[in-house]
Amino acid sequence: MDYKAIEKKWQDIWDANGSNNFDWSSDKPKYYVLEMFSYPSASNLHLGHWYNYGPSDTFARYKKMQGYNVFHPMGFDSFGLPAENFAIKTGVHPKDSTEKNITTMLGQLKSIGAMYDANSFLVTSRPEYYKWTQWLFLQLLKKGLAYQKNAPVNWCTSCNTVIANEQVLDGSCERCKSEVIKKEMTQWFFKITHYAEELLACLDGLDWPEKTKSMQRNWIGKSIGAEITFAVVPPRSADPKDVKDYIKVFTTRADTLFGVTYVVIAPEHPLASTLPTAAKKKAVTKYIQEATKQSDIERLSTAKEKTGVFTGRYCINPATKKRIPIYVADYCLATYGTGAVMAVPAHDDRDFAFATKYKLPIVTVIQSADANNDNTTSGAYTNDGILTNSKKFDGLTSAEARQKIVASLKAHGTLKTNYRLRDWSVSRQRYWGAPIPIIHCQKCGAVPVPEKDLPIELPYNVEFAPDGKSPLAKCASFTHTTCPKCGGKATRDPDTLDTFVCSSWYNLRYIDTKNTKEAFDPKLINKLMPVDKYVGGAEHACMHLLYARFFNKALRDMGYVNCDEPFKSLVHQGIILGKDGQKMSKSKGNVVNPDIYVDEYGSDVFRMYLMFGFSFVEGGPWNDDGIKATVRFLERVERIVRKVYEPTTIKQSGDISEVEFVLHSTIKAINEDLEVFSFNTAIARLFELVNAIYRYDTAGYDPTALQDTCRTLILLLAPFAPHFCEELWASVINTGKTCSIFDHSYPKHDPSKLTKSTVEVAVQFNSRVKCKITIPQGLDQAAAQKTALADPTVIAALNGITPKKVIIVPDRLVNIIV
RNA sequence: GCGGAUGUGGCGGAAUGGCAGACGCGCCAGACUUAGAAUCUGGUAUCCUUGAUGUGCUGGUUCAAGUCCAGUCAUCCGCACCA
Repeated sequence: MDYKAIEKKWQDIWDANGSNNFDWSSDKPKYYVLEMFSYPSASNLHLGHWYNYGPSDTFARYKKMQGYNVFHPMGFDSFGLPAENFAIKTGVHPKDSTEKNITTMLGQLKSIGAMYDANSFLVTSRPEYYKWTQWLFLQLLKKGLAYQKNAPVNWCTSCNTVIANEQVLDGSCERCKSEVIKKEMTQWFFKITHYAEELLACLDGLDWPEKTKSMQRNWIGKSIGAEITFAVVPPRSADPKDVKDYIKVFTTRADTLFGVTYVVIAPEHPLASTLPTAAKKKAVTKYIQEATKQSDIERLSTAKEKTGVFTGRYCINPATKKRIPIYVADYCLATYGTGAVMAVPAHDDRDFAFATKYKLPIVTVIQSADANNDNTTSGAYTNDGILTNSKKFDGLTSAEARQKIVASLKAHGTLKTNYRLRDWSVSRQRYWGAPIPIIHCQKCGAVPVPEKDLPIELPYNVEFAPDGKSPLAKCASFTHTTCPKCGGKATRDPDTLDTFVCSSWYNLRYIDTKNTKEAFDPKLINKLMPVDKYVGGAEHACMHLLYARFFNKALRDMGYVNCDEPFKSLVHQGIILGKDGQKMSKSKGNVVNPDIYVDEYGSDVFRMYLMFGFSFVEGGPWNDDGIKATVRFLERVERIVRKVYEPTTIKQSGDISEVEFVLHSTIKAINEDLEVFSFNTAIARLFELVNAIYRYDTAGYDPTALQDTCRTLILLLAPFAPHFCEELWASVINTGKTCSIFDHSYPKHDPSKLTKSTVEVAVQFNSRVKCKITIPQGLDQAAAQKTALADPTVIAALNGITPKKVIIVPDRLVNIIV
């Protein structure tokens, strides 16, 4: 078969018939299959895309043949940093390079032969899409879910610009190697923390990989604890009446309060710069500056030596009433809790290390329930236990004490639930993104752009070479405008939205891409949502997948979406690595280009090999040794099908029950495997079926008896090799009819064909296999035991001894314990 | 560092706690062929080959462990401005 020719032929026919599109008039149940859309990068559609989209399409076609009205859209997530970096380097405008890449990639996408809905194509960087991204920003703002605050960004001191985390290498700029510092800027945030509890709670009901759910749980990081206030002692006076400053800390270990011997505030904490005494001011300021150069990951590392500086000031431990010193230390993060911690060196590893280094007191207040060990020298005892050195709380368990100690603090302590999840920063000081629809007016402040004025189009002529300002800020025609409220002179927000905002609602826009009046018609989206199967990389576990869930919940609360969760079921494909086992990258020179294989073998062979050669969720190093096996398999299928449908051999009658048994167990297994994306085992079952057909055929039996089997085989194979099967179907099996194979039902197994009269079971002696016996299938335990014990080999092995015990696993084994 | 995963023949990979290695690649043999290729059929974990050993390593639970538990080593992924 000329694969290339038939693939083109069927792709054109499917296009012309619109058979890939969702049928809005159908009353079949809907099924929404979604793959994470791709970024139109400068290189072509790569192996990773094929590995995601090929198998997902097999799944979508399988669902279609099962009788679902399948919605399977595709588009491009086309805003983002790479196009802008490419522009800075080459001068090619991001819009031009992006649109060019999209054209190339669209052609390549077509060559997969996937059944993408042609009506639902979208590109996030086109105004007809980002108009609605901006509209959504305004809706979140209206709902109180968007707000402005100061937040640190990476600032390259030489390029004079904001750079992404990705561009920071070992604390310096990847472009110019200069030092990168943190700089505070006013930015927009989405209040994802508003939904922290619900985002956590709803995970339980999702059909997602357990590891992904567990990563999101940890990312949200709920911890139940307490907020405790430490009063700062005024300088040179201990008179509590003069107390003006307070340090609030969050702790999950209020039971250790009597062991608090110092307090730490983060370098970014507002008090860090105001609190230090004159004598300490210089040292603290220097320390704060140093801290801004490190990443959170570096700072939190427990392997790294703890550092900090004394502020010269003290606060009062509300339990012991003792004066304790206040330190500034970078192991305390401003973004978590209150940006301040109470330190309990006896019962926390980091505090222990810090206290040992700075010779601070270590007071044991928790004892292990089963042993008396002195914690002050051996390291911190971090488990719960029994309280000691805690006055009236002595003898309580940690759990009891956490409640009672907080209660005793009255106004200075409250029980509190804290989340590690932070609000989502969406401002980017970049060009290639959706402009933030806000106008800044001196009189009226930040004013939302009226919805009728959307989209705020991204101007084409801008200077995006980095020089200290957002590219949009330098574009006068864009920046200068009038305030929608007061009509006075005003400026547009110079920032663009994080591209994750664009990808947080594309699953909704797909359903109604042509809508020019609204982002989507609620009636339509509620017909198709939620997504029934979402397929994409595990690297999105904590960000995209959480942001999209947040958007869905916010839109639900605004009355647009009915479902609580956007993605009912989720599957991650693995990563195909280079031959060397390393992640593919241009710099490593280990990139495998799928085009070469598609050119040589065609799309069906290539996507089948991707499904057969790897475990879908695992991926692994690329290796094309087995690709010829897939070619061979399809050729074997074609040969036998043609032979069976043009019988020339002499007809004999024969027992086809063995083939039937294999056929029906294959159907059963494939259906089960496809439901869980186990493509490699499903294809293995198809191999077995074809082997069984060949064995029957070569035994000289009647080929016409195999026609039904071959017909079923091609139906089973159709989602895996769609062009190939469509061609065989039309030209050999279903000749003279125009109905596509994908309009036929996927085979279902007949349970009556799966019963065999006898089964072979293993007979074990003390759990070791001794021999095998053949017994009737479904034989009850007593009879199975009797049969086994009557077997000559067993009698000989027993040699007159009576077994202590016999364990029977029906139809599998008999274990005789002697 | 924190969080998440992975570890099985020469190779890719299979195994609801129940006969480890399905299926395929590779390799070996046979058939067909003048010959080769292709095709078809069979074989293929290891070893001292009469039965013993085998799923990174050390223990544990169990009649029975790749699978469950504890620990350990190695590798990979994410960590909030890459998408």
